[in-house]
Amino acid sequence: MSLRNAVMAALLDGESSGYDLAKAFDAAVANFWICTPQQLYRELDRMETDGLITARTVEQERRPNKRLFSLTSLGREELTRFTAAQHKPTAIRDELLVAVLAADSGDVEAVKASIRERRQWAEAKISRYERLRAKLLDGMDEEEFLATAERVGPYLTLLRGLSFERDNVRWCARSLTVLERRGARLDAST
Amino acid sequence: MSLRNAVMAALLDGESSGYDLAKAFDAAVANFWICTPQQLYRELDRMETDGLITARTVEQERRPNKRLFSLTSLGREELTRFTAAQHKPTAIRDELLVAVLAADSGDVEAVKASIRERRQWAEAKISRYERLRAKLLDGMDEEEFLATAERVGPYLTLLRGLSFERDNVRWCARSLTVLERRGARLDAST
DNA sequence: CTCACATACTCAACTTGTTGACTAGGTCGA
DNA sequence: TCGACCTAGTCAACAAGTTGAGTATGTGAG
Repeated sequence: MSLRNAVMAALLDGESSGYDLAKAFDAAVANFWICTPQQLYRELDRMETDGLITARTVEQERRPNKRLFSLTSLGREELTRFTAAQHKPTAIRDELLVAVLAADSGDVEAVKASIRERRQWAEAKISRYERLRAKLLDGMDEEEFLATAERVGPYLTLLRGLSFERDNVRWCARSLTVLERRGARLDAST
Repeated sequence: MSLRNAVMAALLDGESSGYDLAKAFDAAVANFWICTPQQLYRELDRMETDGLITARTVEQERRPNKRLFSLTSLGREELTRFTAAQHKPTAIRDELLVAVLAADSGDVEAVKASIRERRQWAEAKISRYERLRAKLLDGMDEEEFLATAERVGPYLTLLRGLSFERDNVRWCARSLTVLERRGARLDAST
């Protein structure tokens, strides 16, 4: 029920097509809400019939037509209601951690490879987030930005994503060290 | 498809009833895989028909009978195959972050209250994790434990949970500061 | 000139996850 | 002895998320 709210929050930045929303989700919101394009399109349809958003079709010459969605006042109300509601604690589902939990009686080398891959992925995310941050700050330092910006929400959620990925990198490094030392010890004892 | 694997990983510790698994999930695995008891029971049934686990019924005098599940060799194989497979990057879904994203045009006071609540929740998780950690270490220091323990997987995933929640607490504190300063500024300017 | 990739979606089938209620006894404290 | 909570589940209905394919056009690189 909360993809709706994520979409509405994303539409606070102004009207957007489903396609652009999907990209925006991938860039900035993916850190705390992921979804496939299919989910988005389906949800946008429902939200339109529920009156939370309106669409206007823009005809384009050399591209398929697109529908630009924007928040209605009902949508804004709903979103405000949502911000005032209680929020369930995070739901994480991380296959890599399941694999690490079972690593001791599984394929340790493969798990180590997965951890290395994850670390690289996290590093790539960090640089994307840093670029986004620089763009938000637009030359200002953090203090100045926080004092003058219209919205601080996007910045705060970005910070969360950044520190999550940094934490990921640290944990990957630590786990690799542990698993490697362990491998060396087990080799020595045979 | 991966709740199965989480269940199998949990069964590496020995046979367990659905009820106990639900509790174990809540305590140690919830950090990277959450599910409701209903999901567990349904999945356990399926896993049994698929031959990944076997059940034996234990009759109890003063309590309802229970079924103890344990891994079959097919289950072990499956689990090893899983550890060797590729793992999709994390899927997080956090309503609180959606609310923070929309906070600027929503009910800021309520969002602040939610952040405070989340911080408390995270702190409670941290102490539970610390207790679990002390229990795993069993008087040893970390080096000694990592050198002698049969399994390090559970310890590594626990570390991830711990640092995730510590990061949460830090982010909550930072966000509250930002939102409070902002509130003060806005009040002053009206 | 072809191939990959971007725009901008739609449809269908399927698997997972969530919610709420129900059964049925036992223990423990006020 | 009443109510609250623990053990140990089951059932049904629904909501949400995933996967894979299909449509149709345009741009840019090699």
